[in-house]
Amino acid sequence: MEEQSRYDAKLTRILRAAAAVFAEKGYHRATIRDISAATGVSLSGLYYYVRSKDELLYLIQRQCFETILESLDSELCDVTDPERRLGLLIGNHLRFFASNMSEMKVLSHEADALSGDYAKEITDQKREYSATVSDLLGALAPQARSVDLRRATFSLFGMMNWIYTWYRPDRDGPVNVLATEMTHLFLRGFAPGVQDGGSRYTNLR
Amino acid sequence: MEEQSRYDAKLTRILRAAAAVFAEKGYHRATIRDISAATGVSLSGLYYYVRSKDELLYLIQRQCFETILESLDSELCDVTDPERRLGLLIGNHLRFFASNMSEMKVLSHEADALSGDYAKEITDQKREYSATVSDLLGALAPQARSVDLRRATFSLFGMMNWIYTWYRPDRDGPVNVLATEMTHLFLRGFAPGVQDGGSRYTNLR
Amino acid sequence: MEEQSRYDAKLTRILRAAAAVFAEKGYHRATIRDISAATGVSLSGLYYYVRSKDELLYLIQRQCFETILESLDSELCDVTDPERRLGLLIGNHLRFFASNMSEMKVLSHEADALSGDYAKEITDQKREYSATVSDLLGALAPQARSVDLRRATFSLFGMMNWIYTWYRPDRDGPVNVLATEMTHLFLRGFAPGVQDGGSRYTNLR
Amino acid sequence: MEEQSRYDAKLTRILRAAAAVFAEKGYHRATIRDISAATGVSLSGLYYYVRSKDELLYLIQRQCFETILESLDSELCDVTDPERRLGLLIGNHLRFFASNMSEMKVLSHEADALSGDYAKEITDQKREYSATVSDLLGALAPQARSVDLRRATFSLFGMMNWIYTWYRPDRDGPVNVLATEMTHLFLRGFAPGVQDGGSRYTNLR
DNA sequence: AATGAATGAGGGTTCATTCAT
DNA sequence: CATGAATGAACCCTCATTCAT
Repeated sequence: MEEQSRYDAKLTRILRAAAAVFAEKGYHRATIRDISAATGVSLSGLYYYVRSKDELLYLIQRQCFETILESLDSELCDVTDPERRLGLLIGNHLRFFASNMSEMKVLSHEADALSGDYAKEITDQKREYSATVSDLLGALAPQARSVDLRRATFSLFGMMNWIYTWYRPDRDGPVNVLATEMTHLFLRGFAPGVQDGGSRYTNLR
Repeated sequence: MEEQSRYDAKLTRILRAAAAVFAEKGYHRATIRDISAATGVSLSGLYYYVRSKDELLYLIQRQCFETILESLDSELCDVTDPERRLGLLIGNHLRFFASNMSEMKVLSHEADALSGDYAKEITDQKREYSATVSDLLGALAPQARSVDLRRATFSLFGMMNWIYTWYRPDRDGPVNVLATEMTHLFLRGFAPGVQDGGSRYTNLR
Repeated sequence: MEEQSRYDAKLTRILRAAAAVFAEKGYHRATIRDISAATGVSLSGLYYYVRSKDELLYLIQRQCFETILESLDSELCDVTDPERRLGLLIGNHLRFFASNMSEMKVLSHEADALSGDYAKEITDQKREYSATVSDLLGALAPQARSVDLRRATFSLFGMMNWIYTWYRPDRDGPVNVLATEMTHLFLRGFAPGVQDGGSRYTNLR
Repeated sequence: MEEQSRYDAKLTRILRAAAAVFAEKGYHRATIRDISAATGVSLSGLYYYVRSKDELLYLIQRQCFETILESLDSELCDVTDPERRLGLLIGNHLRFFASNMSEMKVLSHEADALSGDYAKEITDQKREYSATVSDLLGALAPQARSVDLRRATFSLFGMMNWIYTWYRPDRDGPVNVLATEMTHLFLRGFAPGVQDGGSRYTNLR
């Protein structure tokens, strides 16, 4: 047991470091040597924990999704109001994003880097997550066609995922404010909301 | 004259093919040999037109920006209403995106792949474009603080740029519809707009 | 300890083989593949021992100088007579040359092939060695101006270094004879020395 | 005739420029493009005057030898005193060297770069020149064995040819002084000559 | 459980040379 | 005569991965 948990702890550390390296240089430009240097584990030593560079990426992405979907479940489970549910989802997404910038950048940016079974598994999780969002939006606009929902879903994901390219807490304010604002933007639109909506939605989270 | 235009034509063809290759495999996984195969030009022959793989990427990105900014200017020049201006901008962006998917994917996805002077020049153009959008949003919401504008600007860009990950005209409908919808989503928000906004904005373009 | 010495031994073997290849084909025409073939180490394996082709050349040249300067020190340390000191220097130089023909050809011939910091370091060592010779000549001719010493120093180096272009022990006799003769030539001149000088200087070494 | 002479003039110009480029960068590192840039002739244009890079080197080296051997003949033809003949030879060699530094550096340094028939022809000329020197030394020391002459000959060549590595007229004085000094060094040796010999030999040339 | 040593398979780039015009 | 355009053959170097220890 001890053994196992020590192994897991080290693997976790490796994944963290790898995510940081991938985030900084991009998956393909990052080398296993970079990760070796970042972790302090020898080049060949890494292969005791991980089968390949591919798997490293896969594990990072999988863990991201697991965590995000888990915490989402626990947030949504006892809320029924669609608008509040959406607010919680956006908050959950952005908060996780902000506290795991490296991992999320990797998840957003390196979607195509995976191949084979790894890719399929991650794609499936992604689809599941999308479906959750789409259903949620469906509840908000029961009359919307599935094409409309699809477009809206991915518009929302675009808004949220794109933050890895620009968001920096020190300059752009805390995540919660961002989440509140994005929620409002998505539900009520840009201009008018700035005036009155701001207060209406601060209690979303 | 003939000479020059033939040279330019071939360079254009090379850039097009290269963009396709970069879009499919990603900049780093794509090899100059791939581009050689895609263009029918020999490996070394490419270097008659381009100094390096880096420059290839730079030229693709620069041309994207030039075209997009130019056509934007000609669309906005005689329109003053802020809402209509925004609609035109979104339409311009998405239409160019949809008809140059490869190039725009490269532009959106490979922002960090450039280095040195190339990177700086593209970054500058990107900043200019962002400023245009930010100003436009400022006209829509005169009381908004610059942080708010910044967040809104990049939220909008997120919505628009993310489409390279999901949008396919055959499945998701024509760009103009997408543009109309996104404009509405951004200005009035999701749910309500589905009911009435659709018609109100179809004449934006 | 074992590890380190085995590593060093292999590096030494590589440097030896590389020197032979560089000597035969010249630095620029020699390829890393040639060296790989000559050593039996795989192409990429070489890069475990050496950072670049440049460094290979640098290491060869540096080791040459280190050895030659060290053995010179130990030869000259307890000799004060200027003529004998010169004889010992010439003997040391030529003997090392003859038993490390490849390395010395590389050192003599590929002076300009190095660049950057590598070049500077080797140039410095070269300057140090020249200064030693110049000082020694200064002791022989106290009234000589520095220009004279400079010309004489490089004339002597010319005589000595040029041998990589023609000297072959089997045809041109043992190095010691060559050294004795060059010493005499340099100190007493050509023609007269042939008659009597030969015997006078054979005991120099 | 006009045609021919214009052709020759241009070829000469090309050889001059090429020699400069080869001297600066070394034969192998110099590119035909460098020569194209240095001459102002287009890359393919050069091939109208020259069959290959090899031939370029060959022509440079051949012309060097022709000139040097010709002028040597005209200097030696009516002098019989062996010492004076040697002085004239050294003067001729060094003077030509100093006024054609690039060409002579190429001749001295790139001896091995030639291959096939080109190499053979140059080698032959080199042998002829060596034989001249050797004969001349033989006349100075009739009792010397051929091994002795060989060693002395190449020692002299070493002194003379090596100057491409160090000699700069502004710092090291005019060639004629250098020639006088080298002649004296070779005939009488270093130290004593500095005192009295200097004057005795200044009239050698 | 961990690593030093080694390698095969490319990857970007260069360069002498050619050929149609 | 001269050149713009094009190419095949290398070349140096990198990197994910393995394996003996």
